Amino acid sequence: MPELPEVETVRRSLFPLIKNRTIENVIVYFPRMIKEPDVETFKRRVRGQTFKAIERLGKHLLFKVGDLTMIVHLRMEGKFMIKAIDAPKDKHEHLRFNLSDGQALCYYDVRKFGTLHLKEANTLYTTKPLRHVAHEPISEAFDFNAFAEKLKSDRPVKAAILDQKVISGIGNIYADEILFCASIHPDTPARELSRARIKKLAECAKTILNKAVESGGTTIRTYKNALGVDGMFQLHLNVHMREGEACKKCGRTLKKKKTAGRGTYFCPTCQKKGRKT
DNA sequence: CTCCATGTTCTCTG
DNA sequence: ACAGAGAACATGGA
Repeated sequence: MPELPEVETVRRSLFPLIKNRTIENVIVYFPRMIKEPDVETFKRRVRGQTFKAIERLGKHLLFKVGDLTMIVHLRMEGKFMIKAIDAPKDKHEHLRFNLSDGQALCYYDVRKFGTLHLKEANTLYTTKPLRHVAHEPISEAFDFNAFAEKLKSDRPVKAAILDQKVISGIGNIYADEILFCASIHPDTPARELSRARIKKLAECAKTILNKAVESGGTTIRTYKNALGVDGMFQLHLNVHMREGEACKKCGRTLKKKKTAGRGTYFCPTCQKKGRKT
């Protein structure tokens, strides 16, 4: 379940392996992954281009190829790997870029939920999927007042911070960790949060995402980063996947419930509803 | 066999 | 029209 820290780890580890390589050929095994433009146009435009950079916005990877940008979203289980150009197709391999150095950049996705959009510079940020993506809590551009304004909603605060239009980069794991850090019950209606608690929420989001990036992300279940490298932030998880275990702050038993349609881990003592601190 | 998990977008409801 | 809830997507594992 790659969230901002995992996607950032992919970005950092992958770029040195493809930097300045030219795409000699593109093989699409699962055409539905290419959302824009049609597959033939996509192949024609990308062939012959060179990887100039990988950027990231929230959970989106932005591959700069020539003057074009490939926006890739890994959704739940998307991964990239490098292998020899003549290696046979693996199970769950959906896309392959044959590179000028004899290696191939391959995309894998068991769930097939990942997406790719190819954009020109003039529409990159003004069209889907990046059009409405909010700033990240760790970005210089993060605007606290805009964030507070978007929390004026009746939704549970957990639903609000999972919404990429409100704040970007946070998924189910870090949402739980951030709310625990801020001592906020996940079901608290977003508009009931005081300005001080919103401040705390934004600070916790920044601290936790930065720390997770430093740790190379979180490795749980089957998720592994590019090259199969494991992140280590799971060692710092305070609530996520710890149902029935002791709270590291108060020692009481952590609970699991469903909020915003998502499995939600929290401490009923440290994260009381209506708490004012 | 059934149910669950997961991020995002689409569709339905009030 | 709006916000919010729920379904859909795909597939492996419990």
